[in-house]
Amino acid sequence: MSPGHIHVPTDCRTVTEILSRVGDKWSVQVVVQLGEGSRRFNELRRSVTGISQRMLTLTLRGLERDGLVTRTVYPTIPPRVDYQLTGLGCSLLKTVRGLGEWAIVNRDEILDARRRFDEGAADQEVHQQRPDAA
Amino acid sequence: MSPGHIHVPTDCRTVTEILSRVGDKWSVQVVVQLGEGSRRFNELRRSVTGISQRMLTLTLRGLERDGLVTRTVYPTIPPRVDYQLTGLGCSLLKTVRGLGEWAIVNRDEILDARRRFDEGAADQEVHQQRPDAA
DNA sequence: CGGGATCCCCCAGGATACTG
DNA sequence: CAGTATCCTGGGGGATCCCG
Repeated sequence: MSPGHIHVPTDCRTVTEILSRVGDKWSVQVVVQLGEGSRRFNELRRSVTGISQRMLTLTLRGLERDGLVTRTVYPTIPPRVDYQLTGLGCSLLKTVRGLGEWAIVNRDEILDARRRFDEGAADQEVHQQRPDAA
Repeated sequence: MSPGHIHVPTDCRTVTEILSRVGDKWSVQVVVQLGEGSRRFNELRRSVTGISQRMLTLTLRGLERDGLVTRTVYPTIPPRVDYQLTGLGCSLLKTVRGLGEWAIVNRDEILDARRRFDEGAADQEVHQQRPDAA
């Protein structure tokens, strides 16, 4: 490891890539679910509200590809497939939790800022709309 | 604040929303740049490689809306607009840095896992392709 | 049950041109 | 310089059907 800052552009691209995985619509939610323990496909489907089976498959494949979850197939009838976080996956979960806590803590402040901003934007529109019912 | 776990579904949606902001293609990069100090529009445009002026505008508006950056207009000619992180923005930056460090630390492990996974997938394809030149 | 294959829609986001 | 407005395309992602 080189000391000091880590400003190499190569790392930046990698970091951005990882971040996009975190920001993707489903990955984090799946990881959180798996944080509670090993889960089957349809168990995940039910607990991650709103996900389609297609996206669940793709999400799991992506996580498996990056070594964040393992996929275990039991060749029974009916088939059974278990997904489980790897050590890497667990460590990611821990890190992401930091972000989650930040979000919860600052939730209200963000919502307030948002409301103020939107009210200001509404004021601007008065000059464009007919200020009838004002 | 209720003690213990914070598993309320309402919070989940908020957290997901924040996460998507973090995972979005440009927000984090802009925030990182602003972490070095106040910047003008075109300064940002140059330092955030690949961003279009349209997306920079949209990204900055979003960040401003959430109270993460401030926008200061100097009505000079030519106009000058400075963007700067708020306290909220700084705290987000700090939290995101945790994720960035995770990404750097685990970069190689992920890349390795990815390579192994892709090789395995390539093996499967042999059964579907004509093993001619094999 | 746990997916793969297909179709299709929507919109994030790039390119370009214009304005104050 | 710092945007706004418009057009246009790629692919993210839902719905549906099928298969071992």
